[in-house]
Amino acid sequence: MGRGKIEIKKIENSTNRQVTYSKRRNGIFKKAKELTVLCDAKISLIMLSSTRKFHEYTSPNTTTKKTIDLYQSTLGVDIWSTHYEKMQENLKRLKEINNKLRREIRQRTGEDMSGLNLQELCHLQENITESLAEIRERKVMIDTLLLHFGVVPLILCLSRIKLIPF
Amino acid sequence: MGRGKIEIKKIENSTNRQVTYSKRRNGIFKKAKELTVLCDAKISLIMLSSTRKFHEYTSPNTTTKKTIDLYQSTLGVDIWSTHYEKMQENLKRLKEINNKLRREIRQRTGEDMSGLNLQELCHLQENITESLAEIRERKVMIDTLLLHFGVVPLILCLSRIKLIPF
DNA sequence: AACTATTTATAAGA
DNA sequence: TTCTTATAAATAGTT
Repeated sequence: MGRGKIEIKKIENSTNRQVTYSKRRNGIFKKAKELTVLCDAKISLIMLSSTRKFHEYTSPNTTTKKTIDLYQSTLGVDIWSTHYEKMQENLKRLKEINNKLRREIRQRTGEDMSGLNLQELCHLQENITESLAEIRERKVMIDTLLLHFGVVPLILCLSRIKLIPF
Repeated sequence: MGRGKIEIKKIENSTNRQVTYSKRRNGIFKKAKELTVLCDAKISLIMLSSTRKFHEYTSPNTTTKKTIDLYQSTLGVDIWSTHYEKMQENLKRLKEINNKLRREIRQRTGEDMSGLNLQELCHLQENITESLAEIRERKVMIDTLLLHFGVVPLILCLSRIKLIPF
């Protein structure tokens, strides 16, 4: 490569290292461009120097992202794996839960009882009757408290943590 | 480069193009490896041939993803942009909706009425009583249908689309 | 940044 | 494909 063969190992002199990096970086970019033209190839090349400076080359008519997406879909290699796919799974799961919750509310409000048979309707009725009883109890409790102590705000505040019946 | 200077333009002969691609690809990989060692650089290199074959080189102790993530965070260039951020927004929104729905259900079942004042409790009671009435109505309807026509499955099926009272 | 002696890459041929 | 080799290209050390 020049005046005397060199050994391939880290150049310890920082200045020499930066100069060599700059020269060889241009060399590789040139080769990459030539290969793109000569062989109709797509290349995505990102380089980070030891001084934390980035340089990149991407074939014309494409982007690094496009190249990598293509790479991923072609080889089936999951580069983004964890984050992206887990997010999609989470999204799907949340949507499903959401729909179930909405449906449950619709049933409880009586808006949509289609798909429920007689037995399920009976069960729903029982369930809601119980809820109603609990709400009545709660009302009585609050009424009583108001009447005797006038401390509802404090009690309600505490009951956010845990509801302890008197 | 060899026996006679060459022009940098697409090699039309497919065989020659593939041979040249293979040779030059190895050449660039070699240069990339040397630069990694000599200058302590990080390199991510992805190549796609005209025959749709992928080859990649990544510096030791890293991955293509790591390099690109670093690239992104260092330059502030948003390679993944839209998709990723929109997904995160969606995720957040769905979680919030989810929590609201869960809370509504907890209130309706009487599990958690903390934070509700007397007025709100009254409203909830009214609301649930109405629901109960609708459920009773529905039960009576199904009972009647069963008794007189025995056609509940069909009716239930239709009522999935729209519930038309008799 | 330029120069240049050498090494390295590689196009074409076998 | 792989090897050979003439020649072009890259580049290490120098200025």
